[in-house]
Amino acid sequence: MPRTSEQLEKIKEQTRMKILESALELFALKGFHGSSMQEIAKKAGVSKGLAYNYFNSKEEILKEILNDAKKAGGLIMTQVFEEEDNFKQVQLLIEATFEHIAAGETYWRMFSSLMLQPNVVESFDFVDEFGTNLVELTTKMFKRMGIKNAKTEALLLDASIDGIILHYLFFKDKYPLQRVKKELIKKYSKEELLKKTDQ
Amino acid sequence: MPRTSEQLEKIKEQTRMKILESALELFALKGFHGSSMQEIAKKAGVSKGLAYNYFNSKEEILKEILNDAKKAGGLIMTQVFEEEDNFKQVQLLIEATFEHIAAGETYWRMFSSLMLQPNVVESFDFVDEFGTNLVELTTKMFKRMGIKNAKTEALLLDASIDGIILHYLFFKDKYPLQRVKKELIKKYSKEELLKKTDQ
Amino acid sequence: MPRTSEQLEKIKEQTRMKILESALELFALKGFHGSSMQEIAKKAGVSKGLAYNYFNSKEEILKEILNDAKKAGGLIMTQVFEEEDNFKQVQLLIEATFEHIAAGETYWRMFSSLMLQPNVVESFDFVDEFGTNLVELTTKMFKRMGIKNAKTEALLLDASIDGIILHYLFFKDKYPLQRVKKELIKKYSKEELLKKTDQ
Amino acid sequence: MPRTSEQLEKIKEQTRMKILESALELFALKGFHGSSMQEIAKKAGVSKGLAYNYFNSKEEILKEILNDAKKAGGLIMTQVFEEEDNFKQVQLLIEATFEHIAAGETYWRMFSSLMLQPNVVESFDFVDEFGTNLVELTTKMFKRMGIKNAKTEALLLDASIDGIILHYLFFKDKYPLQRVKKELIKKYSKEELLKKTDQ
DNA sequence: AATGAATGAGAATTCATTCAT
DNA sequence: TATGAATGAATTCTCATTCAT
Repeated sequence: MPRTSEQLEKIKEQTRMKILESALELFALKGFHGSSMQEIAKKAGVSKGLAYNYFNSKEEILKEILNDAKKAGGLIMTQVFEEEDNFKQVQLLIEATFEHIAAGETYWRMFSSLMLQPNVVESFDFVDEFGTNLVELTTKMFKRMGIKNAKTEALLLDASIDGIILHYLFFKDKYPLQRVKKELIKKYSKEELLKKTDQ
Repeated sequence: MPRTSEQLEKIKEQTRMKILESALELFALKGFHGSSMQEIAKKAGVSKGLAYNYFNSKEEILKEILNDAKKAGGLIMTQVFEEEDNFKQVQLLIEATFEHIAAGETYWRMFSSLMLQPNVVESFDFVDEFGTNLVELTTKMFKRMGIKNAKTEALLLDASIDGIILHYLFFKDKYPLQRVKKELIKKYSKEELLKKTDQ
Repeated sequence: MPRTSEQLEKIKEQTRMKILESALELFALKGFHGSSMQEIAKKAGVSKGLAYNYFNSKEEILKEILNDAKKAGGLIMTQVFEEEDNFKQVQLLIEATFEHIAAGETYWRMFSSLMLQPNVVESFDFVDEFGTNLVELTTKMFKRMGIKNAKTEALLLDASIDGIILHYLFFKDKYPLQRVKKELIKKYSKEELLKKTDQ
Repeated sequence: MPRTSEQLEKIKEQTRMKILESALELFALKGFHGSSMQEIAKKAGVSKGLAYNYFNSKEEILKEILNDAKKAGGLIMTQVFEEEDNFKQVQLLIEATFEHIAAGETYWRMFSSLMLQPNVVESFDFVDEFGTNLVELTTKMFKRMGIKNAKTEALLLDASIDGIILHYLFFKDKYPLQRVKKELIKKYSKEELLKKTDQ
């Protein structure tokens, strides 16, 4: 009789996640081509062969990582934009983004590298799918607040956020993330934002 | 013979540069491990063997790229900090950085990836060498101006600059670099900066 | 319980045949090493594990195919040589062979390939076991008819038969098997054969 | 300075041929999938890596073998059909074919297997390209002679030739190739052929 | 009896590097 | 100085076979 237990499904999902996590970590630190399936499997505690039972190729592992993350990423933005008060929304956006990054630091490391090196894997197209969304949402937010030059302000805010994250990823513990975050939040407080409106 | 040997030197230097440039471009787009010596040599229009006459290994090519760039990088900062007027210095810093990046876009692409993926090449340590400098200089500048919380302000400015660059590298032609740059300069104009001083 | 176990035997035999047939088809079209147990099991509608319950190895599957076929092959020749009239026997031989091949086309495809590539599987020795038989039987037949040079004539007839089959296997529907067969039968009619006797 | 000597070209061609010959021999005896690049390279006395300098893949080696052979095959038929006397032409055809096969026995072994197992390598299409030619030419020859049913007679002759070759490849030294060949030639002598004409 | 997860050896292919010329 | 033939280790991926359930 075949193994029917629901446990089996659970174990399979666990193994799958183990492989994905190991791959992510290695991709993040050594790059896609710098990480071998051997290493990935070993780190995940499985055999090379088994890794190929779960994924058809190294590239597919990368795609799955990006897929899984996209799902997770969508949720956060939804939460932020549920907040009704525009000014609180800005605060929330900043807070949530930093929390999100702290939680998925490894992912952002890998993702940023891939965005920077568009040809690491032929025929992957993140750029258009991603990123533009956030700017658009921030712009709308600023427009509702009556801020002049909303688009540019949005670009600047988003760039600042990503710049801080970048520096954090560069310098890790040496970077005073909390302090800079607070400063940013202060800069985008209701009081400061109102100064940018038409009156 | 001096004439001949002089020309020879020139040609040698040209070949060296050709190899470095080809490598840089490939490293930037496909990553270090994603680019082969074959490709590098071909792109440079030389044979694999000749490339090895100029550099002992692929890793050495990378090191040379980083070295050459460090030299160039130093110069710019010197120019900026020769300016006596502190407020003009800020403007200059922003302007110069963006110009610098535009000129060496490929380099920054590669460099950022390497900073993000610290284990791409074992035993490379950029992080400490680089980056901290700029923040320190900016902090000093802000202190001289009497700005409160100079260090944090410096971190924020540098993060914003790098964030903008990052977005530019991500989105290239779709990114309104000039517009954002102008906005940033405005935000750090004498007028705005004075508001941040103790009075 | 006898009823149940009887049915069980039937099912077992059916599964066994399903696996053998699937393997045969794949071996015939893609070769022994070009066909995987995975494929064989899938085509047979069973799991890899079950296939290994029936056969100890891929090689054993091949051996079983050859075994089963040898049994079937023996029968035909027996029928042919039961015919008492020598001249009718020739006709029967030709007819039966072609029918046999048409029925087991896939098998012949695989078998011929194996004969041609004697090292596909180490330590298999078909050649001697097979083939010589038919020639010997045909030779005897011709001798009984009083045909001069019976052995050579036998070799030629058998070669012609196998050549036709070969071409049929090569060209399939494009090959006018029936027409060629009829011509061959005519060439080996009583009338023609008598011309080859000593008188 | 690069190696310019014509010798280099010679050596390259020799190495290329060495690899092709080794591959052919292995493909013939063990099949395409049964022969590894490792083995091929070793047999050719070169490293695996070098074999890949000469050919992009194992499949390409096979294609080159077939290509080279097609060129050689064309020549023979040309010679045969240069003969003006139709009856001599038949004799020549038989003689030439057997000589050709004896010379390239290994090749025919491999080629026949590939024809029999059409899916060994996806997307190869020998069948249509090859084989039909010979039949057409033989048919024309017979028509010029005024032989009734020329097409069928041609098919039969060609099948007989290929059948003899097949048996020779099966049984090698045990097969009395010369004797059977002579008998075939006798069967297609001018005298016998004339009996098949309308008069 | 039946499944398919798991393994590990081995296959195809790539690539940094060396070397004869 | 310049070439690219040559190597061998490492890499991606496959597959026969085993095994827990």
